[in-house]
Amino acid sequence: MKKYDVVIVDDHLLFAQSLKGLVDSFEEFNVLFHANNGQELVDKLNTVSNTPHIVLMDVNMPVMNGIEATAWLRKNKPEIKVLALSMEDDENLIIKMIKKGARGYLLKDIHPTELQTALQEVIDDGFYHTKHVSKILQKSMHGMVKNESQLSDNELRLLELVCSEKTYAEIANEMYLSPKTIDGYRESLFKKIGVKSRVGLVLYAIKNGLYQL
Amino acid sequence: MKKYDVVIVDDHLLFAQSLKGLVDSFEEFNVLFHANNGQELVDKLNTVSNTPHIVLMDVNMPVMNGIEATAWLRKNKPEIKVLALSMEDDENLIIKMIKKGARGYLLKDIHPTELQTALQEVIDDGFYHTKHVSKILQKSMHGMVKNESQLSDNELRLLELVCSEKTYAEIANEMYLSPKTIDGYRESLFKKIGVKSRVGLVLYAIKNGLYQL
DNA sequence: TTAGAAAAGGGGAAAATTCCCCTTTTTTGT
DNA sequence: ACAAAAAAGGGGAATTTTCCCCTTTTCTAA
Repeated sequence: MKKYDVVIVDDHLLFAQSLKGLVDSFEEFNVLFHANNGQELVDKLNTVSNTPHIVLMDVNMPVMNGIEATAWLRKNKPEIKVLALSMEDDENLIIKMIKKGARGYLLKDIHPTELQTALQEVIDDGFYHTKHVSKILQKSMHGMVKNESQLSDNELRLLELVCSEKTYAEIANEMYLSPKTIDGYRESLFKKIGVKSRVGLVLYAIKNGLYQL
Repeated sequence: MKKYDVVIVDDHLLFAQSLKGLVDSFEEFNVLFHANNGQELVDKLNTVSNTPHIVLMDVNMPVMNGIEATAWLRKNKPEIKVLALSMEDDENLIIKMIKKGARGYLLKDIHPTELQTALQEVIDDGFYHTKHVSKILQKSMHGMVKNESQLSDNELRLLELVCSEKTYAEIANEMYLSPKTIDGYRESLFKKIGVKSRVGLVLYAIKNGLYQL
C-alpha cells in the first residue's frame, strides 16, 4: 500500500525529530522531509520534485511563520493540505490559520493517536476539526470573537508600536503621520477594543499574539 | 548492560510521547514513565518503588511547575538528577531552575544527538551546561543579570498591579500607601529594571512571568 | 540606646496621555 | 463628476506619568 507523504515544518528541532519518528510509526504515513520554517519549506518544495499530501505546520516560526507559509501554499500548491500544529491556543490565531487554508488546528498537547486520526481524516474528508476548534468557529460565525480584522492596517501597526517605550510623538514620526492622526487611531483602538489606557492596549496586543515578546 | 532510567515530566502529551520514543532509541537510556506535571511526578515517585536516574523536566506546567517539582526532588529524592527541558529561553528562569537543583537546562530546539550527550554527561559528570547556559551563569556571577530577587516585596506587588488599567493613585489606594510612596517604588523599579515608562514595566513583568496573562 | 539605613511620604513641574469637538484632504462608489 | 465616507490633522484642556530633590518615620545593628 502506498503511504501518504507528510512534511513537518517546525523550528523546534527536537520536537520535529521525534514527531517524525511518531508519524513514521503510523501505518499509512511517511515523513518526506522536515523544514525549520516557512521559507525553508517554500525553498524545498521548489527544488524537490516530490510534493507531500499533508504539511504539519507550526505557527510561530522565525523568518516565515505558519500563517504566511499556509497562504503561500494555498496560492502555489493548493493540492497540499495543511494541518496546523501549535502550542498557541489563541482564538484569533486559530481563525487566521483556518482562513488562510489550514484543514485543522491541533494543539501540541493532544494524544498521539489523535494525531493519527487527524491525519487520516484530513486525507479522507479534507479537514479535521477538534471539538475545541469547532466551538471557536461556531463563535466566530456569531461575531462572538473580537477579531482584529476589523482594525485597519494603521491601527494594527500602532497596536504593535504601542508595545514599546516609544512616546506617541515618536511613533507618529516612525509612521510618517501627524501626532494628531496617531491620537485618532489610539482613540479608535480604545473604543474598538474596550480599554482606556495604553497599558490596556499592550495587554490586548500580547494576549492576542499581535505583539511577539 | 543496565540502562539508565529516565522519567519525562511534560504537559505536552504529543511532545512527551515522541520524546519517549527518542530516548528509548538511545542505547544507554530507557524511559521509566511519564508524568503530566510536577504533582503527578511526586505522586508516582511516592507509589512506584523504582526511582529513575534522571528526570527530564519541563518548566511551564499546570498544577505544579518545573521549579517547584525540582525543589521537591532535591529535598525528597536528592539522588535523582534533574535535567530541565523547556521552550523558555529566559535568563531568570534558567538561573532559578539551576539554583533549585537542575543539572542543566536544554532548549527544546536542540539537536537530538545533543540530548543524548546531555543525558550521558549528567550521568558521568553530574551536570551538562550548554554554552548558552554557561554564559548566563558567568554573567549572573558578575551581577550582570537583573534578577528580580533584589526587588522588594512591595516593588514586586507594584510590578504586577502596573499590568492593568489602574492609575497609580488607584494602585496606591489598593496597597494602602500614599501615591508618593508608589511613585518612589515606580522610580526604583525604573532604575533597577532599566526602563523609562510604565509600558516598559509591563513588558518586563510579562517577559519574566511576574504577571500571568 | 542611638546612629545610620531603609521605607514612606511630600512639593512642584515638565512631559506624556487621554479626551472631546472640529476642519481639511483623500478615497470611493455610482 | 460628485456626494458621501474615510482618513488625516488640529485646538485646547484635564488627567496621568515622569522626574528631581527633600523631610519624616520606622527598622536595625552595633
